Amino acid sequence: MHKIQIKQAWTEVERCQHCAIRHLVLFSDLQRKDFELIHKPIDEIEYKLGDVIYKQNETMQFVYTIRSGLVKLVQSLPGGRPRIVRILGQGDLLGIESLNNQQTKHMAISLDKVDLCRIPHSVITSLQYNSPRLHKSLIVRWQKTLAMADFWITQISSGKIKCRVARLLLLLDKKSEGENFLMPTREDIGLMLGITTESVSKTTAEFKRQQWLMISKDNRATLDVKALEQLCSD
Amino acid sequence: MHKIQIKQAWTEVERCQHCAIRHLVLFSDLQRKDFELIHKPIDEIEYKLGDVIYKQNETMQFVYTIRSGLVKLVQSLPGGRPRIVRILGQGDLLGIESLNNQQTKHMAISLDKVDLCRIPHSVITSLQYNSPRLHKSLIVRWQKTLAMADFWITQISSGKIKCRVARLLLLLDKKSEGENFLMPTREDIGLMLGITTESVSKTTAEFKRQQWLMISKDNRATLDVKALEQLCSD
DNA sequence: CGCGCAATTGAGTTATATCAAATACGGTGG
DNA sequence: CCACCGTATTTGATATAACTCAATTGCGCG
Repeated sequence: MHKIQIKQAWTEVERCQHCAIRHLVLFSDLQRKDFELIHKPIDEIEYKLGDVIYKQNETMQFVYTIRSGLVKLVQSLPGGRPRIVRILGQGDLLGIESLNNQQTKHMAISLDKVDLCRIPHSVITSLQYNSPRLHKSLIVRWQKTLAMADFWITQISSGKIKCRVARLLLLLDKKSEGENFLMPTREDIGLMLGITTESVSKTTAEFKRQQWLMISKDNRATLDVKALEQLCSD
Repeated sequence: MHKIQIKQAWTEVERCQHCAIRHLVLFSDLQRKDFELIHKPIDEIEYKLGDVIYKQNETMQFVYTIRSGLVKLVQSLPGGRPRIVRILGQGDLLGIESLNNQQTKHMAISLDKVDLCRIPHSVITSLQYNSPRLHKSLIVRWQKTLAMADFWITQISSGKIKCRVARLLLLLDKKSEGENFLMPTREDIGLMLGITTESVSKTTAEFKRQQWLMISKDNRATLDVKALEQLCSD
C-alpha cells in the first residue's frame, strides 16, 4: 500500500482537473469554482492484490473512488458464511455508507493492483452544500450502484451454476476496462455466487476444456465472450 | 387507484409540514423555506392490491414516496424468469432511477392497499439546487436502499430454503409497521427467493403446521417471530 | 352448487453439496 | 536449478436439497 499525498490545494485542483479518468469519477461535472472549495488533501493510494482497504463495522473519515483495478465488497453476517455482495471497478465509489457517521457495511479487499483516490468526508459535505453538480454526480452513481445490485440478484445469485459462472466471468471482463483480468480464487467466485468452491472448480475446469476460458501463466483470464454469452441466452 | 390532488402551493406545504410520517419520507429535514420552493403539485395516490404503479422501461416525470403499504419491484430480463429484487415499505423512495431521463428498471406493483405521494421530478431538481437538507435525505435513503439490496443478496437469495422463507416472512413483518401483513402468493415469494412455487408451498405449509405462521381468513399473516428467528440463527 | 385459480401434496429426477482423495502450482531454501 | 512444502485446484463417489411433473385439495366467488 503506497500513498501519494498532494498537499497544496492548487495541486489537487490541477490533478483532479486533469485526471485522465475524470469523466468516470465523482467529480466528473465539477467546474473550476467547485474545485476551489476543496480544502483538504485528496490522496492517491495504491493497493496490491489482497490488501484490505477497510474492514466491516468501522467508522471512516474518507470515501474512495477507484482509478483502476477491481475491489470486492465482503459482508459477513452472524449466522451465515460471508458473501461477496458486489464488485467495484473504475469510477466506482467505495465506502459511501460511512458518510453521516455510519459504520462500514463491508470489508473492501482489492482483487488486483488497485489505484484509489481517498477523499475526506469534509470534501463531500462542503461541496454538497455548494455544488449541485456533485449532487447530480452522486445520484447518477446511486443509480449505477443499484443497477449493479439488481444484476447481482437476478444474474449472479439465481439460476444454473454454469450460467452464473459465465455471467460473472463476463462481468469481470467488462469491468476490467478492456484488459484481461486477474482470475479470482475459486473460493472467491463461490462467495460471489453463493455456491461451493468445488462446484466453481468443476465449472471453470469445464470452461477451460471448452477453451471458453483461458488462463495465462500469471493467472490472467481471457474469455471467448461470444461462446459464454451464448451459453445462457435463452 | 384514487388520486387526491392538492392544488394550491400553500396547501401542499401545510400537508407536507404536518404529514404524520414526515420523519420517514424524503422531506424529513426540510424547513419552511425549503417548502416554499415547491411550485408543482404533490399528489397523494391510493392503490389497491395488484395495481401497477409503473412499468419497466418507461420514462416518468415523477418519483414516489410510500406513505403506507408494501410494494414489490419486479425486474424482467431477456433470458431469465422475472425476479422480485426488492420490497419497499413506509418511507421508501420509488422510481428514483427515473431521474435524469433514465428509464425505469422495474415494474412496481402494490402488495396490498398502498398510499403514495407522487412528487414531480422538478420538485426534486429545484430543491436539490437549493436544499442541502434534501441532499442529505437522499444520501440517507441511498444508504438504506443499498443495505436492503445487500440483505436481499445475503439473506434472501442464499442459503437453505427454510431459512430464506423464514427470513423473508420476518422482513415482511418488520416492514409492515407493526401490523400483520397480507400474505403474498406462493408464486411471488418464489420470485423473491428465486425458487419454485412448489418449494415455497411445501415450506409455508410446514410453517403453518408448526404454528410459526398463522394465516387469517382474510389472508393476513401473523408470525411466531421468536421461533422463526431461532430457525436459522446459526 | 360448481367453476376457476391457488395451494398443497407426492413421486421421481436432477443439480448441487458434501466428503475424500489426488494433482497441480508457487514459493522457499538448499 | 532442483526438491520440497503448503496451498489451491481438480476430480470422483455419494448424499441431499430442490426441481419437475402430475394429481389432489382447498377456497373465493358468481
